[in-house]
Amino acid sequence: MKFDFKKAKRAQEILKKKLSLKPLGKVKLIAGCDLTFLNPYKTPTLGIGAFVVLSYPSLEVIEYAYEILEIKVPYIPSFLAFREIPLLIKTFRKLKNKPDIVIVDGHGIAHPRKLGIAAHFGIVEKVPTIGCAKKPLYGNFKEPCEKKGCYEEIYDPKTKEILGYVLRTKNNVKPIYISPGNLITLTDTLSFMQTLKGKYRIPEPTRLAHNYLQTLRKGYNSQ
DNA sequence: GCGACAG
DNA sequence: ATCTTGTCGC
Repeated sequence: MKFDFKKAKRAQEILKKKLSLKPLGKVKLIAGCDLTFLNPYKTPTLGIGAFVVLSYPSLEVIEYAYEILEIKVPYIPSFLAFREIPLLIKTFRKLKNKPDIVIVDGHGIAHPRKLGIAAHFGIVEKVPTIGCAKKPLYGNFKEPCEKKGCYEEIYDPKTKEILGYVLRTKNNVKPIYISPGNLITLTDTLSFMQTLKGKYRIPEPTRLAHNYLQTLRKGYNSQ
């Protein structure tokens, strides 16, 4: 089945109208999520998604959840949400502890139509989100200095507005790209990410969700 | 037309 | 994203 670019683009433009970049409230629970395939060889379309809920700011694990779903939509840059969101939502709705904010793999408003997967997910689930990507997708920026904590703004090449930040989370290691998803301001996005005391490049909630998936996948493939 | 292009 | 161990460098 082919991907309908026109419909997808239209859906993004309609959803974008519901985007709300307002100040973030108090956060007690934070969640990270991730998604991969169960077995790329045997069942190349079976995706597995995971969420990890942590206390904030202590970052102790409160809950793990996972779900499995058939994924048929291909990966197309700037349309990632259509591929990954059904599984993310299915998994998110299993959570007993609803987080006050979710960190999503991918961009928020740092996207050609200001509706990256983090913004898309935040609108659909009515939850504050931050997009955290490992690679740039859209926008201009300068390379931040090599020290942990250094950052630079990501600018929209057309409107010149700030869309997010390139943040160095570890000395001499590639930076990450963060931008507001929904129900959070641009500056809250930066300050919140700066409060996540992390030892690694990837923020702890995302890293734990990723590790959890690897464990689940090995379990399924070895029995 | 060409290159770039989250996961 | 995924196939994959050790290895080089800070």
